Amino acid sequence: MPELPEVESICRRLEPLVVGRTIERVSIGDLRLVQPSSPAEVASALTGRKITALERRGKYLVVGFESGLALLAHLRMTGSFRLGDRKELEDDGYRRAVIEFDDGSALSYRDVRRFGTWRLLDADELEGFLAERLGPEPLSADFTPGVLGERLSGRRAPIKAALLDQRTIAGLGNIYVDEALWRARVHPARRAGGLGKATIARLHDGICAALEEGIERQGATLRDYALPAGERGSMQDEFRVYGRDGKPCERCGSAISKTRIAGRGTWFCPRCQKRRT
DNA sequence: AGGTGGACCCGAACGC
DNA sequence: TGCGTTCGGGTCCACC
Repeated sequence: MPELPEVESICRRLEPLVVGRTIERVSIGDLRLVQPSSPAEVASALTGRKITALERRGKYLVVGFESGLALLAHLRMTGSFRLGDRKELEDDGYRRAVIEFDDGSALSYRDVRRFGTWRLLDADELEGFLAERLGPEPLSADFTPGVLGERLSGRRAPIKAALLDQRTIAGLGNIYVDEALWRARVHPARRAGGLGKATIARLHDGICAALEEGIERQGATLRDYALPAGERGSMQDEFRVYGRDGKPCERCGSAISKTRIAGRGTWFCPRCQKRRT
């Protein structure tokens, strides 16, 4: 699933290849993708535009154009981009859209489950849209243990639920939350507001370390995630808990447990991550 | 207010 | 073998 490390990896690969290019043609074959806009509206708004920036905000990929217009792509679970020519993914029934550039190259968008979204925002709408939905960027310099503590204080939800909430911190999803909690030795069901200072410091480190390793490994490919040239990430080979129920914890040897918290499959080590509150 | 659970979608895994 | 059923995942939204 594309979470922060996956979207970051895509962004880093794509950025040097699309910035400076001008869009010649856009075809969108899925009404759902661009709701509440129509494919024709989005296509005509993008045609003739030059890409000036590409960045990641939380799990959003933000394509910036001259005049400040922005296209926010969210891949949800199964969305992916592929850079090639206009024939890329042509025989793939899950290709939902294609952006063709002035130099003959093209960016194809594939999404099996059709949960992904493209949203067009004007320059004056962008920051507000993101601010409503996203908390601090966990890999920015101003994400400190103190900031994490403030975001969690007073919250009664399980820590797992609080971390999945994008307004707490931007970019974590089911995989990296479980991995971060394992690193921090925190039980996923503990009350978010009940963590002590030392625990919050460990959690801060765990979040940063899990995300950084994910980026180094260029993301985790379980099924659909791929880089824009089609390669897989390798973070799935480094999972300490996610999907590993019954397998030994690499720290203590206990069998990893699986449970359900915040409506999500949740993996943890019952010995390293004791429930204290 | 803040937390929880269902809807959205569709392939895969599972059960009979 | 072949069918039907259940599950999962990120976000939004209705509900408590």
